[in-house]
Amino acid sequence: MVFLMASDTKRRILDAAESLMGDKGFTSTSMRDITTSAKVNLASVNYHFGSKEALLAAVLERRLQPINEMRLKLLDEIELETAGTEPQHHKIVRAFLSPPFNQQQRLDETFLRLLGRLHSETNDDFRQAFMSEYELVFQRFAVALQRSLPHLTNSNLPWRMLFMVGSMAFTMSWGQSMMKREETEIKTSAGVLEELISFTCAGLAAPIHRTDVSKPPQLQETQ
Amino acid sequence: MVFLMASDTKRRILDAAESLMGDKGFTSTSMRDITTSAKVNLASVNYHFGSKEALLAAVLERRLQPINEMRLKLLDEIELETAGTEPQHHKIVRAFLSPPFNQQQRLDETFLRLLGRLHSETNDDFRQAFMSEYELVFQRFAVALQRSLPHLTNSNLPWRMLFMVGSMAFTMSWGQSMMKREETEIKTSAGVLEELISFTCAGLAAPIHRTDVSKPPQLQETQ
DNA sequence: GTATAATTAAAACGAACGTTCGAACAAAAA
DNA sequence: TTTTTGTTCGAACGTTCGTTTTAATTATAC
Repeated sequence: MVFLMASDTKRRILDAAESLMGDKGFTSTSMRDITTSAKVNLASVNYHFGSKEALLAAVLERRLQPINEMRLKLLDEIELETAGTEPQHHKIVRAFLSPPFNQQQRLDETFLRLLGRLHSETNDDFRQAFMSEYELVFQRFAVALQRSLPHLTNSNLPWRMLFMVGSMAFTMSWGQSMMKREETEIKTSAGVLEELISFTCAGLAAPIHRTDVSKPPQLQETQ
Repeated sequence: MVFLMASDTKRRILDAAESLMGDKGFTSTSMRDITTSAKVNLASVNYHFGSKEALLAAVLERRLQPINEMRLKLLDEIELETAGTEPQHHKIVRAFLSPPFNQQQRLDETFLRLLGRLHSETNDDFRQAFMSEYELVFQRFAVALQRSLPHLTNSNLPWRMLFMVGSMAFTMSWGQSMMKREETEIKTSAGVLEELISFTCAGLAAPIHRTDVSKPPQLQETQ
């Protein structure tokens, strides 16, 4: 007699959805794709999750919550260690960037792709909901970074953090393809993470742009 | 008697498709959305372009070709000016990043969003086709950057360029939303571009990561 | 055992999708 | 004018979509 866990179905659906949506995107992945791949009935998705969008939310939450928890936990540790003094910004950057790359599961690669996609595929409603969960993490890291890099102002820090997230998200969705190229030497997630941290740290710490440049950058003649 | 240009329809379709796909993404934008918005007949898209995918290609080409031409033209100028010596890398970075932000049309905002989306929404087939047009530009800038930043090796330069494109693409698709926030101070494309250039220059020029760190960055306990 | 709830199964729903077709229409060529 | 050529139009094609419904099956409680 086999033990059939109550709602092993649920996990199978989540796994299949994560993988397929990572490959083809949310809208291009049909419920039938998912249920066929998960070897479950078509109707069970709506039974267990309610709708396709709710399924996406569940897929994201399953992975995103531990990632964001880890981010905050690492930030807490840093702020405890360096109590009184300003923490070095590369520690903060590492605390933000490493959790998505440090899941131990094999599935992660597919989730990284999905996460990368998600940052730019969803519609505005979903984007809003997605951001609200992100906002808390984003806010805490903004404060920490500002203290660590005092020359940054409110005017440029949000943009630089956007650039950081952009590099990260892009790496998630393209990293796999990059690593498959012959010319690419760095081929491990850990190696790429180190490169990403170096790049981001330097970018964040860049001297602020002087607005009074003698020769304002202007380009005409766009065909 | 009104003058009705031959195939003003074509331009209307391109404009509508660019705008709608920028808002909702490629797959979420239907032919009926496009033709309704463009006030043309449904069948005219297939008549003029052949298919929905071919329409996307046309939308991209109309904008991307002048952008990439401009990039190469600016790079040519830099290499002429600094013949013999190595060009400063910030000039190269500016040559790469500024063209998408410097179109004079009002429509550009929507195209920036589409371009940002495109970098991570399409399926692998289209991604391949999209990249092949990009490859030439990418290659020339890689060579120029390598000469300008000799401490970068073949192992990390491709990754850092990926990070650069990531920041750029992300800025394109999220920049609009960012600028609408009250807290955001920099609210012009030109201003954001300057921030992006500063960030990217510093990131590219970052010291290379030493592989023999005494305390390897490792994180257990995921969740 | 039977009763009750939770889950899976099969089939169908209406709506929306990209695409195709032939007639209608316009403008230019003959 | 008639013919030809390029374009637009309305309508329909066959598929696929997310979701719902109803019945069968399984697990749990009484």
